[in-house]
Amino acid sequence: MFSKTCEYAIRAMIFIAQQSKDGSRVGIKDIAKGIDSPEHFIAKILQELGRKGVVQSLKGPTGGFYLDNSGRKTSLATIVKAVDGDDIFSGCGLGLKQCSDKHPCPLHHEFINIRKDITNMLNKTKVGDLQEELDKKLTFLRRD
Amino acid sequence: MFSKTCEYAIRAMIFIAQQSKDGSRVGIKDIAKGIDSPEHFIAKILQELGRKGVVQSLKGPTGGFYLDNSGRKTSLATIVKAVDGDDIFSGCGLGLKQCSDKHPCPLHHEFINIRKDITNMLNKTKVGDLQEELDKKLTFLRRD
DNA sequence: GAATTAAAAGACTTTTTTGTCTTTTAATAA
DNA sequence: TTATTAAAAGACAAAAAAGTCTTTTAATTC
Repeated sequence: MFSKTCEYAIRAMIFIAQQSKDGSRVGIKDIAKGIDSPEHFIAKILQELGRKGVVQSLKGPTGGFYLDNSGRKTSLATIVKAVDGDDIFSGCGLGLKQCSDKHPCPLHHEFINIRKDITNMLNKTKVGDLQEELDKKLTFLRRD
Repeated sequence: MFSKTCEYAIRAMIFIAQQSKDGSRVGIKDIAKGIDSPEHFIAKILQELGRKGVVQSLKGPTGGFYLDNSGRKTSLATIVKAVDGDDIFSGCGLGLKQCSDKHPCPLHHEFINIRKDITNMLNKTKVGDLQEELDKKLTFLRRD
């Protein structure tokens, strides 16, 4: 469904939301440990998200990654688009370039509702909401 | 959603259903042309599907790939499982190994209905049905 | 302002996926 | 039974995705 890169990105965003809700910042090492990902790899991903304004960061001592209140309202759709592009929102399920409502591939109609549901879900789900459930221990980002 | 390999596989299965409905067989070259795919690549994919009994084939002159009536009832789920495994049916949306109803990832609940819809759709959609729509020119496998 | 800390940048490697080519095997037709 | 046809098998190559490492830049603290 998502690329590995995108999975890490979503997990990292939720973790950062959680760790920075008191106004502090999280370092890349803690993020990597917290979401069980390769340190340098998630660093690269977050740099890209930073460039696109999806996550905030600050260098130097007491520096790290963080999300402000508006960042906590970021939808999953925003993250997925930034990382994987919008294939999942609009690409053809059978990989045809010419696929459209007027010139549909054999799976076009079967996909319409699924695609709509995925899009709705990604748009309405916000990083902050997921972080709150995590805080209540209703969901988990890793084993423990 | 699907791997490129799986996209080609589905397209090829529909094309084979169409071309072999009169009891004849289609050669790999015609398949490659008919679905706009690399010839040797789709050959390899169909060999694997042949090994798994998802498609029938015969060597020699008048040989080629074909589907009998029961093959025409093959669901997309069967093809997808044979090619991509069952990640799409049961894997965690965030790539967590430990994800389950009892120990859900942050997206687990959000994914349940989507996954169910995808599974239903893949189970109920049969190659033969898609081929019939194609015959009626209601859908397309390529440009023309 | 010098030392320290932590992210940014970017080169590099490994693995997986996708795609290509050649040889072998099996069926049919003459 | 020999020639021909077409799939099966498998080695190989290219491209993309995933992951690693080193150097540079920008903050903070002393």
